[in-house]
Amino acid sequence: MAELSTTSDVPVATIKYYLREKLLPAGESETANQARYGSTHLDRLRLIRALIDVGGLSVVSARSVLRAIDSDASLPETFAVAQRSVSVPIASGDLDPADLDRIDELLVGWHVSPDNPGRLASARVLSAFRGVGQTDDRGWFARYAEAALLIATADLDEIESRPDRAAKAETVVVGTVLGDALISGLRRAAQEHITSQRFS
Amino acid sequence: MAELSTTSDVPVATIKYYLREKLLPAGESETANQARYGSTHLDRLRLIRALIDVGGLSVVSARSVLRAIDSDASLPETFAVAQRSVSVPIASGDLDPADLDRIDELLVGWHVSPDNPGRLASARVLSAFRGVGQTDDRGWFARYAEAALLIATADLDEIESRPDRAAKAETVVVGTVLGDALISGLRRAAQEHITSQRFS
DNA sequence: GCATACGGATAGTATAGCTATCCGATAGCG
DNA sequence: CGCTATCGGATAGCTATACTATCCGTATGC
Repeated sequence: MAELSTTSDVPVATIKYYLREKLLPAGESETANQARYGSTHLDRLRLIRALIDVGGLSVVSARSVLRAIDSDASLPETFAVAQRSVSVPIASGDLDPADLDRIDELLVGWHVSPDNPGRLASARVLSAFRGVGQTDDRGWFARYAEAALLIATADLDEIESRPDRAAKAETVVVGTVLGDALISGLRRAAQEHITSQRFS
Repeated sequence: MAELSTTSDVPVATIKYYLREKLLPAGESETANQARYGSTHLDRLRLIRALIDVGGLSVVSARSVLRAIDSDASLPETFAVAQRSVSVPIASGDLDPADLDRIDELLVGWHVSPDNPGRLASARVLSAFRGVGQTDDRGWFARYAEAALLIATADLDEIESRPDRAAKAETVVVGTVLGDALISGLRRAAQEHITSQRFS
C-alpha cells in the first residue's frame, strides 16, 4: 500500500479512505497484515483521481460511474449513469415549462428523452439568463447547440473506435466527465484569442 | 428585507449572509431598524443566485466577479477575472511541459497568453487522459477546439451586441459562468441524440 | 400600550473530503 | 529468540463551506 501511495502520489490515508468508500477494490491479502496491490489498482486509482480532481466529481458520483464501468450495462445505459453523475439533479417540476419549450424548439430533430439531464440543465440555464435580464439570446443558444452537436459527434466517434465493451464504457465515462473540463478550458483559450483579435 | 426575500424566494437568513459576505450592497437605512431595498437589490440577488446555483460558483468567486462588474475594468480584464473565478487555479509548474506543448500545438494561430486558465486546464485534462490510458486523442481534441472557437465567437458577438460597458461586463460574467453550464447541458442532449441515432 | 416585526450580531449545523491516531499482528534483523 | 519498525484496518478528528437559527435592542402600527 505504501508502494501504491508513492507511485500514485496519493497519501496512504486517502487510499484507505477510498477503500472504505468502495471506490477502490481491496488488495488481495497475503498475510494478516500485508496486502498486494497490482497495476489494476494503480490504474483504478489514477482513474479515481482524474474523475475527482480534474472532473470535479464527488466521491459518491465517482463510485457510481466506476460501478457502471464494471457492470455489463449497455453503452446507452452507461452514458445515462455518467450523465447523471456529472449533473446536479433537477426536477422538471421546478422548471418553467416555457423554458423547456424553448429548449425543445432549439433541439428540433434531435432525439432526446424528456428527462435527459442536459435538457433540464439547459432549461435551467435559460431561466437563469432570463432572470438576469438577458434576452434575445436565441441566436446565441442556437450556436451553442451547433457546437454541442459537433462535440457529441466527436465523442461518439472516439467511443466507437475503442476495441471492446470495457474500453468503450471507460471512454464513455472519462469522455463525459473530462470532456466538460476540456471544452470549458478550450473555450476560455478561444475567448482570449477572439477577444485579442477584436480589441486590437 | 422580508419583501425582498419573498419576491426573490431567498430566505431572509441567506440574504443576511450575502450582506455579511458583501455580495449584496446594504439597503439604505430609513430608520434605525428599517432598510429599503429596491429593484437593483432584487436584480443583484437574482444574479447572485444564478452564479451560485446554476453556475456553481463559490461565494468568494461570486464576490470577485461581482466586483469586476461594478468596477470600470476593461472587457479583457473583466474576462480574465471571470475566467479565473470559474477555474480551479493550476500552477503551470504542476504540469508536464509535454502536455502544454501538445495543447499549444492544437492552438496554433490562436493568441493565448501562457497563463490563460483555459490553456492550463486543457493541459491538465490531457494529462489526466494520458494517465487513464487514453491515447490517440489528437483528433478528438482538435474537434473540441473547433467547437470551442465557434462558441467563443458566439460569446463575443453577444457581448458586442450589448449597449454599454456595464451591460457588456455583465454579459461577460454571466456568459462565462452560465455558458459552461449551457454547453455541458446541450452536450448531454446531443450525446443522447447521436447515441440513439447510431444504436438503432 | 404592547405584541409584532425589523435589522444586525453571533453562534450553531450539516456535509464533504480528507487526515491523524490508535491498535494488534507480523516481518526483518541481529 | 527478542525487539523494533511497519503493515493494514478501524475510528475519531479536522477544515472549509454555505448556510440557518437564536438572541437582542429598537421601533412601528393597530
